[in-house]
Amino acid sequence: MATANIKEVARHAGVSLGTVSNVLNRPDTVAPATRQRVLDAITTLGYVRNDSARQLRAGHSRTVAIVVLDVANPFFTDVVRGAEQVIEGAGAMLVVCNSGEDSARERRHLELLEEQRVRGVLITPVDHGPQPTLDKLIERGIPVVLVDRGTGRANRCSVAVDDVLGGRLAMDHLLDQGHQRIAYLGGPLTIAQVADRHAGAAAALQDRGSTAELRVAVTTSLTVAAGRRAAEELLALPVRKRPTAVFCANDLIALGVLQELTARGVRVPIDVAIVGYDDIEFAGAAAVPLSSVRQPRDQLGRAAAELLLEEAESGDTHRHRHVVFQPELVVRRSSDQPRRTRR
Amino acid sequence: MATANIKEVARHAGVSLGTVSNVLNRPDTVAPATRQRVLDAITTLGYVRNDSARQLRAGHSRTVAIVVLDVANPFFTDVVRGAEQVIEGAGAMLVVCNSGEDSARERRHLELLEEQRVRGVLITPVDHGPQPTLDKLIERGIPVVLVDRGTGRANRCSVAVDDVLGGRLAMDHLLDQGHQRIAYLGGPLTIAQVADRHAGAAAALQDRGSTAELRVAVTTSLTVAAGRRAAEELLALPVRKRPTAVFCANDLIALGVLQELTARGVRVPIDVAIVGYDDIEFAGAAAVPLSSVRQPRDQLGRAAAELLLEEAESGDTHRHRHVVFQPELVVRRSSDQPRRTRR
DNA sequence: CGAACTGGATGAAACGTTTTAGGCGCTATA
DNA sequence: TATAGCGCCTAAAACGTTTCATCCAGTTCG
Repeated sequence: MATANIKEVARHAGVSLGTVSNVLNRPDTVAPATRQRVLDAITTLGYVRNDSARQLRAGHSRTVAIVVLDVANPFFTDVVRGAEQVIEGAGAMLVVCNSGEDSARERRHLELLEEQRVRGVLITPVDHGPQPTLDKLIERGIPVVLVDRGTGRANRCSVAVDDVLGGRLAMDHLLDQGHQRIAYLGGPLTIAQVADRHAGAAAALQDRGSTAELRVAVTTSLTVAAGRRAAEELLALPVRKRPTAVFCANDLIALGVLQELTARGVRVPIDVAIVGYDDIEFAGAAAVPLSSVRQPRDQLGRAAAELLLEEAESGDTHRHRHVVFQPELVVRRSSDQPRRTRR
Repeated sequence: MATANIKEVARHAGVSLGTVSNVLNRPDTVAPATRQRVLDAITTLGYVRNDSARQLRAGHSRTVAIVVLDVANPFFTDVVRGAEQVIEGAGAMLVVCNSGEDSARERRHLELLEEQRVRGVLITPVDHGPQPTLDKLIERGIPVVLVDRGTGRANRCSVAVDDVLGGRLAMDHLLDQGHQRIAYLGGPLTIAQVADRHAGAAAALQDRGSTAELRVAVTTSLTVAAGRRAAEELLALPVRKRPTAVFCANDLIALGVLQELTARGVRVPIDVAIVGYDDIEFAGAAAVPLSSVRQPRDQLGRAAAELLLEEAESGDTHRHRHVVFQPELVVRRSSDQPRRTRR
């Protein structure tokens, strides 16, 4: 019961404590006969390694953490699964932490992870301002890889999808369809992805010298409920001023908008076209199949995990890298309805 | 850089090592002046507690793990969020592990968690047979709470939703609508929820003495893709034999079925009615809003976490409890189309 | 005035590993 | 016959905490 330790195993097998450790860590350096005796002792005593002691000695743990904005968001769950493959393949363990888009919770998590001396951290930070807690991790030598964020930082690796390009793709498409009043829905704007996608949309407008209008409606979060509320606000506008197309910062918002519009008798895409972002699994299954900007989600997770492991192993010789993936627009029915342009 | 430890803090503050520990753990037992000196030393040195050492001494960690069947399944993400609230409220940390419905991965995770001497484990086991790895955890004194599974076991707590009742609700509804050929879609049947929901459906049939036929189509997993494949198989049947209603073991399968049927020109609910299970957020937003059996997901997570903490604290005096929640049928358009019964 | 407390601090032991320097008995080499 | 090398094993140090028994200097009390 009182959890057998390595010493008891040693006594039971009639060897020294160091030998048991060798059986565990370098089996080939110990003679087959003794090795077997030790292994038998291990099973009869039900010995299980104590990872705390191991870590204490090693100076760091074998777990890698990923801190996501929202565990319930299909975008992140796919990123997690991608990262998981790589991390578990390397014999380590991935733990998932949820910041819930709350920087206080994010900070608490990072502090805990620092206390645990984790092997590394994959994170999509809540804010894109300075990151004192994150910098502290890096100073302490814990590798950090930014996921889907912060291609600019010099002291850490990052993987990202070009969100500005994604915004452009969506906007170009809507302009091609002849829309003149377009709304961008998303928030909070402190989330970098939200800001970048908007920037791309605005850039597309500018590049074309288009006369179309791009209105921004800021939501409090990136959820279905937030999308529904945003749609309500749009519907409060007089029809003449109401946008004929909305570009949403993610698919959850887009689904919320779709739900609310449909419920209020507004036809999609005839009255209002919708383009989402992320192309989550449910996008194609929605009431009106949703156009969306697709990101290579699991590749994102995999690439992040690979960069992290590389940095964790190579140590000082490591050069930080920034991997950028290209998004791709998937047009479905929700935006497939050209307008006659009146100018 | 080389991570300051408690001893350096002590030296820097001109006190003994034990005093620093007291400042950290029992601040009120040390005189205000010294306390302040120590705190100053801590901040100037950038000292961060080493959790491995702490754990080693304490004998167990302050993290609780939850092992789910699928991180990407909205059912589990909601359970996780419920558990998170309680665990973090208690100052501990919740880590999420993904078994991916693979018992080998589940075992690997449990072994790792045992090595880490976690404070407790919330788990939805892949199989409902004997659980040697889980039993080993319990013998070692690590509390285990079964989530949504195994109300029968005497040596552990559990929380669950009455899946048999859920199956009954769905089936009764479909029978009320006059369906005579009904299919149950789900799998693998080794997953207890899948089996129980089926049992409930079968029981409803029997209790009514109905002549309706209940056919089972086993899927390989509980995902959208699996649902799509299952729908293909249904469509391969001649129309006269084809079920007029399908009851799916979860909403992901139901969404897959809906997608595939719609794509193949089969009308829902006119040609085929669908009832799902879980009532995930996307159920109401689907192409045809999905009827579904709703479970109190975050309550499930919260209750599980509370039972766990209770057991972890009260130790031997703890009596295992089994909390059962009642599910509830939400009827939407996907099954809202009565048949004229031909008998 | 001695005894009994008290608040505050100390020193050392213990937690369970991993690792490193070295020891011992052999065999192969010069 | 030294010597070097090798295979196998051991002993001890170190990792950074927490805790417990103790101690010390005041203070209060009889």
